[in-house]
Amino acid sequence: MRPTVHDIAKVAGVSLATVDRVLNARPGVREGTISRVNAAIDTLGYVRDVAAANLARQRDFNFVFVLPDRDTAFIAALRDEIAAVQSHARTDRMTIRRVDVSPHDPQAMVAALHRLADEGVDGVAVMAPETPQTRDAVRRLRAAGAQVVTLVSDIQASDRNHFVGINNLAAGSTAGVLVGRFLGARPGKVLVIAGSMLNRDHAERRLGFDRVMQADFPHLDVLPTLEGRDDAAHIAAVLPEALARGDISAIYSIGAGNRGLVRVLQGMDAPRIVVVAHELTPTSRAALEDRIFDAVITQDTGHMIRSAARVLRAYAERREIIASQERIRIDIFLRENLP
Amino acid sequence: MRPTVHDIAKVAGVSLATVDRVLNARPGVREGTISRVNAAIDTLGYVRDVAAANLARQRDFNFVFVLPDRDTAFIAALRDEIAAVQSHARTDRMTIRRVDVSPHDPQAMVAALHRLADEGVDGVAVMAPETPQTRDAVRRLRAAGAQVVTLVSDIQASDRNHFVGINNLAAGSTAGVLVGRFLGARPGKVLVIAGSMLNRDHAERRLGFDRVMQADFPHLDVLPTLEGRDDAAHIAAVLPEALARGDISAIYSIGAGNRGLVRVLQGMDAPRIVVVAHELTPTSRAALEDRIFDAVITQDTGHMIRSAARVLRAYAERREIIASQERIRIDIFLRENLP
DNA sequence: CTAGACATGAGGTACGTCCCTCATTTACGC
DNA sequence: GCGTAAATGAGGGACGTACCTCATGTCTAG
Repeated sequence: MRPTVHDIAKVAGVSLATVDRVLNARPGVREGTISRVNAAIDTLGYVRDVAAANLARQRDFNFVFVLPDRDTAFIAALRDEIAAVQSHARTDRMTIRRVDVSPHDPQAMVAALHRLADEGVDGVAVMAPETPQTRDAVRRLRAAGAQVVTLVSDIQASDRNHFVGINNLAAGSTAGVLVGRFLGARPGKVLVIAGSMLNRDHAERRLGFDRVMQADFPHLDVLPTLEGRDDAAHIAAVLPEALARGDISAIYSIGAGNRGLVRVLQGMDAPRIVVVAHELTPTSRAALEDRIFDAVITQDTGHMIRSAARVLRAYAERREIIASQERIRIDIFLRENLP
Repeated sequence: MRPTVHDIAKVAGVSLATVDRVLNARPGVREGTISRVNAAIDTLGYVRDVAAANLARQRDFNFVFVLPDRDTAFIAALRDEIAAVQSHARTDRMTIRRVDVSPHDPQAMVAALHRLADEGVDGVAVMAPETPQTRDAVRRLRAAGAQVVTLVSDIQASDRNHFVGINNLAAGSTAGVLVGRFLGARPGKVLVIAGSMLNRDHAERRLGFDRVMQADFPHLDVLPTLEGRDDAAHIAAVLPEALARGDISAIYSIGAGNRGLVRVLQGMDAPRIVVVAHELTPTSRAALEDRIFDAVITQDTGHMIRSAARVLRAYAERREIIASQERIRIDIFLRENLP
């Protein structure tokens, strides 16, 4: 049988009230008594029953996901996963909301975070660009007592408790190795398509990619970034021209808008181009299956959302987090190991 | 505020006792009343507070992991992860035990499972070969009211609730594609090392590997399996001879004993051999970093153990499981995306 | 020596659910 | 219409913890 607070009281020779004061760090207990209680806790191997504790204190955690109001498949996947977590959260005394913020209006994000701080939520998972303003907004959230987790792209030097996402430099390097090794010895040009180099994630991926290409595959000629604006239509419009300049043997698609890329490649009967893209979506999945894409590098959206919720909860309950469980992997998917 | 059983009673116009009977599927309630209560549950959006429920019924789940008593790095990793889950389980009203069973004694496994069935545990996660005896033992566990999850290798046509592991056929195919594409156009011989072809996992991986090689890389010559007995020393002893026969351009290591493989490859200054192996362990990790291995295909041991515990718990509590969360991925690790 | 601050004890109620008992009502077959 | 069984109500104690009040004991400064 698990030891309870009553057992602690008995062993320590104090009353229940005192045990409670020690356990919940309330004032009014002498040093010596505190250590006597702690000793009893240790000998008994007492572990607080969190379920009972939450029940007693009527806690209902209030967490909010703040996402850019964009229309990419990746964001859509995140939304779906949030919806999934929402339904299961209720079982667990948590309420999860989602707030969509225009990505084009820098003020909107900050305003949304300020509002949440004033509202007094228990925790916020935020996917936002790293600017001095967002940094401050995160600090304010933390000061208001909220736990904060940054999602997908980190906001450094803010007070955020945790970052849920991958190392994009490493992701870019991984893409580089795949492109290089899949191409083999034959020289050729490599086209890189990104959303925008102002986007930190994209810039980091590009950097990691370039490093590997220079170091390990110097015979390949990596072209300057083609800005695709994360937009399928735009990519479909500008890509043919870029390809027409000739001798493209591989494409690295850093950002969103893969639907445009697939459309163009499907319409070609040119020699096979090695394609490595990011994010596993219905489009990229189908492209892998059709052998239009050779590899997709992705971060498990379900894992990320669940991890964010778990971490927020753990911080709110002052519980330890399991590092290995919360580490988001850089997943590589080929046609053969699709989940 | 979350609706409670009292609210249901009020809305349905019945007493608390009746609500309770309906909620817990106890007899003594008319059909019509049941549907009235269920209607109230729906309108209110009631969700049972599992924490309170577990508290009230004083449940302490008793789960057991049954593993082969072997000394590979993979098994060691599983043990470590079980230990990690054990410590966190106490917080959550679960007690987790581990039972190690000799892999050489087929009777021992069955006897252990029978013992657990008699003991009346709440759930068992078992990693065992698929034999008629183990199949029956699993059935008996289920009949005794235990939830059963098969781990790493499935036991089909038993009554197991769930399988935690990967599709080894797909894993083998993935290895095949990596070997084939990393080699590029140059022809050569591919050496395959497995523990034993009697091992179902290994046989399946080999099958998946062969299929891809035949279909997509016919210019490569895949040699018959070198049986390495999952033993580093044995591999180190027999491998040099196999390599001496010449022209080996790639090695696919299906099973354990990679330490032996690494030792032999380190001692060579022959031309680079492409190596794809299974399971991310300290050895294979170091080999990736040293560029001795080119890719490692692995299943996340931490994820598997946590998933097994979660699934057992979910079945024991008659809760839904989140399929996407419990799906074990076939992870590909290169030097660049190591976690 | 005493007021006041501090430390502790004793006891209670609450959280949401489970599960028990006992009384009462309703339905149904004869 | 009566007996019986099934359906339902009313009520309460328990689980382990949180948190409250009030009483009492102990120490210390002045």
